[in-house]
Amino acid sequence: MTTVELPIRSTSAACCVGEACSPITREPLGSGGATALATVLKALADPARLRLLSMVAAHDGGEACVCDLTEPLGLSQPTVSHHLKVLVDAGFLTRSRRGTWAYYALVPGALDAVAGTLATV
Amino acid sequence: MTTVELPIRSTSAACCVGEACSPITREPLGSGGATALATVLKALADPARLRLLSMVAAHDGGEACVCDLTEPLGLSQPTVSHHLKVLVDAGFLTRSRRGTWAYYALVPGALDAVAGTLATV
DNA sequence: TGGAAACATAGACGAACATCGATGCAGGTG
DNA sequence: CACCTGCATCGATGTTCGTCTATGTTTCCA
Repeated sequence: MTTVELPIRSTSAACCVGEACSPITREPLGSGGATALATVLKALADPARLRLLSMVAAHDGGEACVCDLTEPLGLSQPTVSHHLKVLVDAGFLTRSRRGTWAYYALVPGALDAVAGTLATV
Repeated sequence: MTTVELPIRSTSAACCVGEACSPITREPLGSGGATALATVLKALADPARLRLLSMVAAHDGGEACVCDLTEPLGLSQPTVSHHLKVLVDAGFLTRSRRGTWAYYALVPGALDAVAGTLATV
């Protein structure tokens, strides 16, 4: 049994990276679309995860390993790994293992897709 | 004792309606800014509240009362009132009482301000 | 081959949350 | 005044979430 935290990839969320999604104020939001969008937003609605995204984006080469993020965030290593997994499952980060280290990088356009569903203009 | 759910107004969130906020991928997100933005996003990260925003926006005149929202949402009246209060406290909705009814309307630019903090372009 | 380092996973625990029924409150109406 | 309607608040409850410690897994190096 594997407790999937944010099964976004499988449920095909309301926001598809790479294509513009209609804002929620333009057309009525159905039950399924609301749940999918809420799941994506829930992955962002945490101070630690927001800072992780910002820190990864600001790091050299646009990627960072767990050891770079643990200390400045002030959280334990397992907790940081947990948050990174949530962000990966939600489609905001990619994970690439090189040697002993795991490097995380932003998924291009993922944040913009979410922003597009919220913007009214 | 009053259990304040989302004391955004008092804490002066990261997103100020009406002015553009720098995206989290542009400059490092501090601890305070991350908490403030997370609180705003937490108010959005719920299927019922997303549908409420969409339904209010789609309603005649851009406003709707609780009685218009309860049945199509499939939730009890207290629950709908609770979600509307969360959205008002977060700065996404305004509440205006006319007679027996309470009318809710979108705050112009509130969703766009949040979208601006997420967009990378 | 053994050990150390980096990271992931498991289990536990307290806090926060979504929802409900019951109740209180204000505003219109007979 | 009494009553009804629309809405907010209260208290309770089951669930989800964030965090930790402890442990497992993988990779590299002596």
